Amino acid sequence: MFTIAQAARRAGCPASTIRYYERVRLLPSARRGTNGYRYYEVADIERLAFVNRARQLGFSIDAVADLLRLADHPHSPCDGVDTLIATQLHSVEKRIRQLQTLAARLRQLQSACDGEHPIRECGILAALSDTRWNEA
Amino acid sequence: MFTIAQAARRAGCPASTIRYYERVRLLPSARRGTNGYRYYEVADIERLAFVNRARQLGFSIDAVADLLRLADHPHSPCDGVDTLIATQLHSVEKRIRQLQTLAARLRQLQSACDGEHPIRECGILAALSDTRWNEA
DNA sequence: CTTGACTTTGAAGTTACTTCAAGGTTGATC
DNA sequence: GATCAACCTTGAAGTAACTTCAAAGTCAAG
Ligand SMILES: [Zn+2]
Ligand SMILES: [Zn+2]
Ligand SMILES: [Zn+2]
Ligand SMILES: [Zn+2]
Repeated sequence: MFTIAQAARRAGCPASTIRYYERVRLLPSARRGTNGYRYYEVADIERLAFVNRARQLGFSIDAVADLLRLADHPHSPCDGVDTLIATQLHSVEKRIRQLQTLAARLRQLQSACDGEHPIRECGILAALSDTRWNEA
Repeated sequence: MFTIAQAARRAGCPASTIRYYERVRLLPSARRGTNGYRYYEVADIERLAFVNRARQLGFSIDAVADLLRLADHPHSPCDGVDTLIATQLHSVEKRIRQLQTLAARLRQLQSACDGEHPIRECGILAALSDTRWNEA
């Protein structure tokens, strides 16, 4: 049995996060000692680590809950899992494309200034102040 | 003079956002009519549009406030502007790299499943449940 | 038995808004 | 003049996923 700090160290997240996951029902309520402390065993910590890995992949709390439910039904077909992964991958790819557009615009702005003049003549601020900027 | 909805339409953001920007002091308090309504003129709307363009580039509210302050000092050198742009570009690029790592991992997970078996044998959940997964 | 490191709780802070409720104003129509 | 839709006002609460805080209880070592 491990205290919350020990579980946190093993799972690789702060103790506050574990309490949070319990509060929002992503994880079941932990067993308690007579002192009121939460105690975890290995299986609990593995489940927590699963959650952390999924979160690191960018899944929302709700999506992680879905993954956990699926993992708890070993006899169902795995389409649901595959769909969740595919959906997440698509949303990550979409976000990447958005950010690449952003980066391109920022680089374009950067090229509007050589850094050697007062703000009044700065091409960056001029571009940002330009109504037609959106159309770029 | 324009009402808040007219200003919003011209600047390209909801009226609620304008009120919000005023509340957090990103924009100065608007002039008020005797009815209590906010009224805007062209210069106000241009400033608002500037803010919206900067926000679309991913700048935080604080960074936009910095940009506005810089734009209000036309005689200062423009280093500050250039630095803000560069910083923002770097953080966008960093985020893109993080998301690309994420996407690669998700694709790797996807390749662990052909979609034709029960969850118990799903390579995706097996990978997510694997303690050594982090090391990949 | 004191000290320091741990634990508990509920509440508030974070970011950038959006949504809501309850009520006042405006302008057009009947 | 009444009515109606479409505006406007405010403060508060909701969103996502935590983190931080304060106040207080617990534990293990020396
Ligand atoms: Zn320049
Ligand atoms: Zn410049
Ligand atoms: Zn498969
Ligand atoms: Zn599968």
